[in-house]
Amino acid sequence: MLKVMYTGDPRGSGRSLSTELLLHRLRKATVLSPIEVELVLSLGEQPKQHAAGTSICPQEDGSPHPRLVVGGWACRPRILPDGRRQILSVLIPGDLMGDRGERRPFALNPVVALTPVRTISIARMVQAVRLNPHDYPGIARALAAIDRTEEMALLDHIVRLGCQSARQRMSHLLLELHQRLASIGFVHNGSFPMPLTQDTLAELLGLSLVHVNRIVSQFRRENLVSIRGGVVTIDDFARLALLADRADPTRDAASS
Amino acid sequence: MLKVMYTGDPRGSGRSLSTELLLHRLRKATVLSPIEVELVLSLGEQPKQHAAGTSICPQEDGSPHPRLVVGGWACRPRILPDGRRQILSVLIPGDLMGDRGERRPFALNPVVALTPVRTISIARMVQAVRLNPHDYPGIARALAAIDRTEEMALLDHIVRLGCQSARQRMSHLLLELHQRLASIGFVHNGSFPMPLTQDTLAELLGLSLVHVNRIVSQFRRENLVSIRGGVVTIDDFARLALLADRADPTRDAASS
DNA sequence: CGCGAGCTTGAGGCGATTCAACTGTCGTGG
DNA sequence: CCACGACAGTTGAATCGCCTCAAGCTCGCG
Repeated sequence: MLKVMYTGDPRGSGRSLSTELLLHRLRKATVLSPIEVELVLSLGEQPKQHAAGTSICPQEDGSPHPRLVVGGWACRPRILPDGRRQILSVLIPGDLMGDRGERRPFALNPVVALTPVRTISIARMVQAVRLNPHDYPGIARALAAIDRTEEMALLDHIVRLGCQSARQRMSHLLLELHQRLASIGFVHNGSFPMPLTQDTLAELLGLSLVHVNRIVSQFRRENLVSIRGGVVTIDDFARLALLADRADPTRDAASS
Repeated sequence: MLKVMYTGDPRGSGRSLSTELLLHRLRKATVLSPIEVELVLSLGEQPKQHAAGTSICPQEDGSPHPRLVVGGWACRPRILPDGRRQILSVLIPGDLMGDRGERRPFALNPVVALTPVRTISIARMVQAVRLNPHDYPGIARALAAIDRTEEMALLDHIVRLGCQSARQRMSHLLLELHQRLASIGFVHNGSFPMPLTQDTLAELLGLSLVHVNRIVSQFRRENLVSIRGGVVTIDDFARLALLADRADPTRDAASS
């Protein structure tokens, strides 16, 4: 029986769930050779724990070592001089952070745990791939693909913030999370965990806490989506998708 | 293979202004060896003309060849199903577009000319650097640095759209443009060209045309910035910078 | 001359914000 | 056992930033 761990579960020995998760994520993009699989499994590191609210990617000086999130949620915040925060992206299990050789500012952006988070270092894997690219072409391709996926999410984020209404932003975000969580097996018939406070959602969507709350209650009242106790249940996927990228009639097909 | 005849070249033939601009841009980041300089100068291509409003990066199928903007302004638009546009970034002379080997979605995003634009292909240079990285380490580094700069601008854009007021967005953008244009020598005591319509500014900043107009007139009235006839003149740099990243009191230090 | 593209301005309305209070649920300690 | 504070969520009221609609203006250009 496959136990799904959301946040807790500090066990994981030998060929841990951590490396399985990494394998799974890499294989989304491409096929790995036996040598490559072996490299991944040899990582067998003990996950490191990070308390909620703490910084995971602190060493601003040198290039922070690349890490993989194996449990819990995190984000890349940007703090403005006046104290407000804009969250650039959220990280869920299977996501990467830190330098993978190109010193990209986004990858280097500080990462902060939103829940208790467990990570493992993938520095050894990245290093091996960098030194002998020819031995690990699959991993190299997979890492590049993950980079591309992250970048696409960034661009989507710009569109959300730039020209969507609050309802659209929320639905758009929920659909993105639905898809990302589905790809790591966290969605069970329309439900998935989302341990984000409404405050965090507000910082993510560029809205006020109060207004996020109103949107969420609206969605619940309309039997679109129910968010309750850190779990999202999508009640009407079709209508949500419709709302996410069409103009927002604010309430369509309901009246008339 | 087929070289176009140089018959139409009005003045500066041979080592054109185009390659000078590219050299200048690359040297911002690092030092180039004589061999590298030679490679850049050997590009000596005839710039290609693109009419305003046309797509510069059309071939969606294969990887579009990398090109350098040598004149005019362009942008990377994102069109929503309902017809609205969000502009992800603007390109000014010295900026790159198209695939530089990593197939990044941002670089691959379609580019549309906002004014008449001239570009040259840098495919040969990129190809050469890719095949013999060891011969051209400086160019490789410079290209990576340009990538990073672009990405930082993207992140800034998210912050602008996510949690800044209209006045802040405008001032933030103007300062970014000021800096970028200064680095290619287009700023002369506080003035620089900005051939963007207020409509385009609106799509860029996630605002309505009307409101952009009001902000612009406000700035003019307050002797902050004057935008007139495609030329921006920053009248009070300090106050503009203050406005750009502090909280917006809408009018501070004026009363009391 | 008339046309269109870009800019300007007014009026009215809605979406989102802010301020503020109140609820419910935890975990802690008296 | 209940009191307590901390925290997340909920709700109301008033306000404002920004949007939409709608004119009118000013150019440059065929």
